[in-house]
Amino acid sequence: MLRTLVSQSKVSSGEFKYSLGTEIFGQAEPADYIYQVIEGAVRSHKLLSDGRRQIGAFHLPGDIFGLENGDFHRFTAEAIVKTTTCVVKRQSLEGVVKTDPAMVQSLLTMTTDNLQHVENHMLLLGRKNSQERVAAFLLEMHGRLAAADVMALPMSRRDIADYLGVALETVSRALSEFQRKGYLRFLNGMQRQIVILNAAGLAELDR
Amino acid sequence: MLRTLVSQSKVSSGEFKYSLGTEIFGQAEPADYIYQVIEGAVRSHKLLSDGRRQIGAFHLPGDIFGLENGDFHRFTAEAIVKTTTCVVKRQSLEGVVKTDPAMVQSLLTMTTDNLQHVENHMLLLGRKNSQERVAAFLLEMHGRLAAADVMALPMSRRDIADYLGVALETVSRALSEFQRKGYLRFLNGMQRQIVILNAAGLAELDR
DNA sequence: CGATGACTTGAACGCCATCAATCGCTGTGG
DNA sequence: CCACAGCGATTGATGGCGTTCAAGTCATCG
Repeated sequence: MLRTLVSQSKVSSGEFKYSLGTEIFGQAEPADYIYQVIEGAVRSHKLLSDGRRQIGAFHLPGDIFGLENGDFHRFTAEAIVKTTTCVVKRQSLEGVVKTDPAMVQSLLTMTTDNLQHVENHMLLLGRKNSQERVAAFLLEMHGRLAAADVMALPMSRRDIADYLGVALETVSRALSEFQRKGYLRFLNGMQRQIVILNAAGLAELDR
Repeated sequence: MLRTLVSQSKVSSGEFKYSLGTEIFGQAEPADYIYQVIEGAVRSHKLLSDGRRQIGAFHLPGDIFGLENGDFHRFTAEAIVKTTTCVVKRQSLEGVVKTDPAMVQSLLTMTTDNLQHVENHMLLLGRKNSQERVAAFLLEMHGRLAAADVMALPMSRRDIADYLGVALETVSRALSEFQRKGYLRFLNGMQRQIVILNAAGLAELDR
């Protein structure tokens, strides 16, 4: 979609590369650019003063992030792995927006998609138990990055934990339990290469 | 803001009244109308199959709700008390939206405000303990409906609990604790009439 | 090899949920 | 006017789920 924006509007754009763990932008920083993941993965998070962290979303290839309506970023974004992004100057969008209603429509759609995801995540964080959370996570990722039924998770157990609002040990225990139940298996001991064997079983846990 | 929309665009609109506990619209129903609270209060929630409930937002006078980009509502909305709403047919907006970029901008702003609230709530649900949650709730409501320093909460302890992702007893205990600490007091035994005595104390608990 | 970091697994604790009793206010009917 | 049912809220007791602390495993890399 950003590509569409870019091509439609001839806004100034470029590519940027980030290595593992690098900050792309920080919370409350001026939102001068918006981003699209070309390759790699990004996490967006908020922090409490004592370091507790809540990851709001993972951004995978194709996803747009850093799109704010206000002037400042509301999350900190970091590359989880070696990541390439497409970057668009925000200002260059603003002129276009004033004259092109279809463009604003696109922004609105993107924002609404965002909203929908976050609303569902709120239900998970407020009301689901740990197994349901991990099952929901697996199904989400399964839908988003399964290449030939093998998921190559870019994020650590800690990242998953901070996304799901639980301790990292809890994530680990749930995954082991799912393996015992035959819902999934790890690809020859690679702890981030997961094959889903029984999506229905996970879905039953989740709903 | 809806008023602005209405007056700007001469879209068809009307008023509706709902009594305590009535459903205004249900999740997954066609989103034919959008609403603004004139008087009263509304809660929006999602349900899990076994009845666990997560309230996503409380809508107070002036607030707009039920604004969807897709064709279906993503929450169920119910009147918490006797409530009057201003209603606008969604279709009548759509024509306007195509021609008037400022109008789409307004919708985008509203959606973004929504998003911001939900993002902050995600941090609360994922990472805050029970006292922090209740403190945050009190401060939010204090900012939104304090008339002369007295809050008249329209919602029950159960509603608050389902908003904060805790048990209703936990809400009750936290409020009692805050009272003991001198952070608040109840107006002559009215359990929903709260006076905040030490907002700074609550804020310290929250951050 | 030894060191480091990610992950798993075990044990114990603690926060909060659950269950249950009680209080207090409201409204209804005798 | 009082008795009583009904509902929301508070408070207490108990238990469980998930956190925390700690040890151990495994892969990677110097």
